[in-house]
Amino acid sequence: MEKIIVIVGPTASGKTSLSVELALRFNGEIVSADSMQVYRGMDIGTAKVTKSEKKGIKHHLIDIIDPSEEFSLADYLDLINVAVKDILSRNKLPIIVGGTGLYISSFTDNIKLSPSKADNEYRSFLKNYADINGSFELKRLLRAIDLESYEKLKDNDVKRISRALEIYRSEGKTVEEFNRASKQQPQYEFLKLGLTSIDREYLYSRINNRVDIMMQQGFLDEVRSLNNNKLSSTAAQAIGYRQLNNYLAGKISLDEAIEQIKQESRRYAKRQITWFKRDKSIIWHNIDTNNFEEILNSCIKHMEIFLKMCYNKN
RNA sequence: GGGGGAAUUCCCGAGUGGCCAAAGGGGGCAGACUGUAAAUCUGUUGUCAGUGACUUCGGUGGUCCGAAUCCACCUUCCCCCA
Repeated sequence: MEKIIVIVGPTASGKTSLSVELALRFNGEIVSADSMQVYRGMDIGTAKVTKSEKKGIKHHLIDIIDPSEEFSLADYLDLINVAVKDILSRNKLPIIVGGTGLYISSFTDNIKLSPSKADNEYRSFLKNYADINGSFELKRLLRAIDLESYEKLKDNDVKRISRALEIYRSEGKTVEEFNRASKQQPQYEFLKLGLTSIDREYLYSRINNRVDIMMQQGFLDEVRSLNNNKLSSTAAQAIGYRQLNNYLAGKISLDEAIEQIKQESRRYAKRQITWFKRDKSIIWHNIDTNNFEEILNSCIKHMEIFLKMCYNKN
C-alpha cells in the first residue's frame, strides 16, 4: 500500500511551517485539508500559506473555488482522491495538512458517502418547519421512518435531523444504513503526526497573537474587498469574516469584532482538539514543551521509520 | 455640600425573609460529530468523602427560629441638584 503522511492540529499550532520543512526533506507535496482555505481571496483570515512560506513546495486544494460557491465534504473527497493519485503518480510523497477533522478522517477512513446530495430547498423547508413548530416536532417526523436516528439525535440538532430526513426522502434508506455501508477498506497507509499544546493558555495566546497580526496584515481590507453578500453559505461560516462584516455594517465596534474573532478562534481550536483526540493513531508533539527543531527532528525520525517499513502480505 | 441609586458565584445579570449554592446568558472545561464541519449539537461549571456536609451574595455589627434579601455604620462606584 502506498504511504501518506498526515499532519493535524488545532489552528495556530504551526502545521504550515512544519509541513513545508518535511516536504522539502522528503520530496513531498502538500495537500491542504482545510474547509476554508479552498476559497480564493480569503487569504489573511484563513491564515493561508504565503508564497514565500511555501518555499517552492507545491500545495494542493488551496484557492480552488470562488467564495460565492458552496463547498462540502463530498467535493473535498473527490478532489483529494484526485490530488493524491496525481502526487503518487509522480513518485512524490503526499503530505495532508489541515485542521478540518471531518475531511481528514473521512479520507483516511475511506468513507463512501451516501449518494444523496444536499438539497437546499428541502433544508430550508425543514428549517422553517422547525422554527414554526419547534425542533422536537421536526424530530418527530423521523420517528416513523428512521427510529434509530430518532432515538440517537438530540431534539435540538436540527441540522442532523434535517439531513436524516433529507437522505430518507431521496434514497428511501436511513442515514444509519448508509453509515454502516460507508466503511470501506483503507486505500493507503497513513502516518499521522499531530501538533498540540499541553498548556491550553499557550495555544490561546498564540491564537490571540495571530489575530492581531492578521489585522496588521490588512484583514479588514480583505473583508471589504470580498463583498459580504457574495459569500456562499459555506464561505460565510469562516471565522473573522462575519465579525468584521458586522463591524463594517456598524453593528459592533472594531475592538469588539477583534475580541470575538479571538474568542471564536479559541473555541474552534478546542473543538479541533476534541475531534483529533479521538484518533488514537496520531503521534502527538507538544508545541509548548518542545521547540520547532525538536519537533521537526522527531517527525523526521517517525517518517523515516514509517517510509522504510515494508509490510509482508500474509 | 445636598438628594437618589448600586455593590451577587470567572464575567454580565436575576433574585427583596425560608422552596437559594443562588434563574438566565457569556466564558471555561469535557463530549458528540459521515454531503453546512472555522458549522452544528450535548453535558458540566462554589468546596468536600457522591443521598449529605461545609463556605459564599462589598465590609463590620445587629434584628429574626431563619437573611443575598430587613436595620445601622463603613468602603467603593454611578446619577441628579449645587
